[in-house]
Amino acid sequence: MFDFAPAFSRTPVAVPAALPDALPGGPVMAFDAGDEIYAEGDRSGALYQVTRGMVRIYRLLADGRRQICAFHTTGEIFGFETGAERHFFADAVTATGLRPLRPGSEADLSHELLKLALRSLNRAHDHLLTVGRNDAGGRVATFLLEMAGRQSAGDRATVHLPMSRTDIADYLGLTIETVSRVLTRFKDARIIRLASAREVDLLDRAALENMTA
Amino acid sequence: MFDFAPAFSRTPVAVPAALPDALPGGPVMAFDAGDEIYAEGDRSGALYQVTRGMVRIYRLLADGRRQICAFHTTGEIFGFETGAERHFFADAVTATGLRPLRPGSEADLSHELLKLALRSLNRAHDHLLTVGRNDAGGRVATFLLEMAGRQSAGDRATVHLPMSRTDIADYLGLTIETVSRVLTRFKDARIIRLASAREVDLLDRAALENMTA
DNA sequence: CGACTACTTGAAAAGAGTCAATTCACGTGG
DNA sequence: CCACGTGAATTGACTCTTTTCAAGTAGTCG
Repeated sequence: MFDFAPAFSRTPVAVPAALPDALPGGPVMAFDAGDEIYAEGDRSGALYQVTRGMVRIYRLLADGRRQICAFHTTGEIFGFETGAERHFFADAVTATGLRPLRPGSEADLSHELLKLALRSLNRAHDHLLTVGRNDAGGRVATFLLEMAGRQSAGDRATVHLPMSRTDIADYLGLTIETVSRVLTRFKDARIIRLASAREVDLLDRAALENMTA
Repeated sequence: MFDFAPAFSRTPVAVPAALPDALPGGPVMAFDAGDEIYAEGDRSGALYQVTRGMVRIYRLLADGRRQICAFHTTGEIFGFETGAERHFFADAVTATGLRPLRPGSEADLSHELLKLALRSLNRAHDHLLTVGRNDAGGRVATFLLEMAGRQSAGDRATVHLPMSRTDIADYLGLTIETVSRVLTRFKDARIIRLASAREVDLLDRAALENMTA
C-alpha cells in the first residue's frame, strides 16, 4: 500500500536556548512538589519558563482518569492557551522554579511565541505517535529515551525519574502495573538497571531504540 | 488522589472563519483522491487552506505502520513546520482543492499564524486524549462525533466518511478489523445505522457521548 | 460478467487491565 | 537506633479487550 517509508526521525527535545531571553520575564516563583500552578478553568495568564524542577501538564476526565500531555524540565516554556481559559492543569512534580513571561501584545513577540508553539505542536505529535502506535514496551522505551535525552548532554547512562509510576502511566496511556512490569522485564533482559525505583541505568540503548518503532 | 474533576470540555472543531482572508493566498490547486501534497523530507513550503475535499496528515514508520495525525476539511489550514523540512506526509483523501498561503515574513502575520498553530496544538491534545484514554468503542465514538461536528451545522444525523477504514484505524491507533467490529456493534445496538459503509446515521448521539469518556 | 479492492466476520492468541497481596523505602516516634 | 506506619512500587492470578490470521462478502470499475 505504501511504497516505502523513509527513516522517521523523532523531533529532538531541544531546550530552547536563545529564545527565552528575548521575552520579558518576571521574578522566579517557587513551587513545592505537588503544588498546583494553574487549573483547568482558570483565566489564561502568563507563560512560564522552568528554571529548575519539573512540571506536568494534564487533563482530568470526569471519572478521575488523567492524561498527562507533557512533562517540562529546565529551560522549557509552557502555558500556551487558545482562549481566555486554561484547558489544562499544571503542577509541580518536584520542587520547581518558574519564571513567568508576560505575553505582551507586540507583534514582534508573536514571532517568538509562534516558534515555541510549533515546538509544542511537534512534541504533541511525537507523543501521539508514541501512544498511538506502540505497545507497552515501546512506550516505556520511548519514555526512557526521552527522559535520558533531556538530562545533561543526554549521553550519561543514568536517568533520574522525578515522577511517580502513576505519572508515567498517565503519560503513556497505560496502568501503573503495566509500567512496573515492563520495567522489570527490561531489567531481567539486562536492558536497564534499576539502582532504585527512580534511578535507571540504560545498559542497552540500542535495544530500547529498537522497540521504539 | 484528585479531589474532583471539573467537567472537561473538548475543544470545538471550529472552522476558522475570518482568519484565512487575512492571509495572502495563491490560486487554488486541485488534487485527486490519493494524490500526494507533500512528503516527509520535502522542503517546508506554503501553508494550505482546504477549499473542498479532505486531506490526511500522517507519519510513516519504517515498518509501514502509519499514524494519521489529522484530517482536514474545508476551511481548515495545515502545513505548519518547525524546521526547513516537512516532518509529515500530506495527501488528498478525496478530490481536494487547496489554496496555498505564502508565509510572508511580516511580523503581523505571525500573530495570525500563532492563532492557527495554537488551534492545531489544541486539536493534537484532544486527539492524544482520545487515543490515550479511550478503549476502541470510545475512540470510534469520538471519531464519529468529530466528523459529525464538522459536517454542515453539525446537527444533521447523517455523517459521510470520505476515508477508508484503514484511514480511520490509523487515525485512532486501532486495526481496521477492530474499527469494523465496533461499527457493527454500534449498529446492532441501534446507536448508528450504516446506510452504506461510508454513510453513517447517528441514531443515539447521547450513547456515543457517554462512551467518549 | 469478472477482477479488484474494501469491508466484514470468525476463531485463536497475545497483550494489557483488574483486583489483591506483598514488598520496599522512608520518615516518625518511641 | 530500631520498630512502626505510610505511601509507592512490585508481583501474581485471572479476565477481558484487542490483535492476528484467515475466510468470506460486497461494491465498483473495467
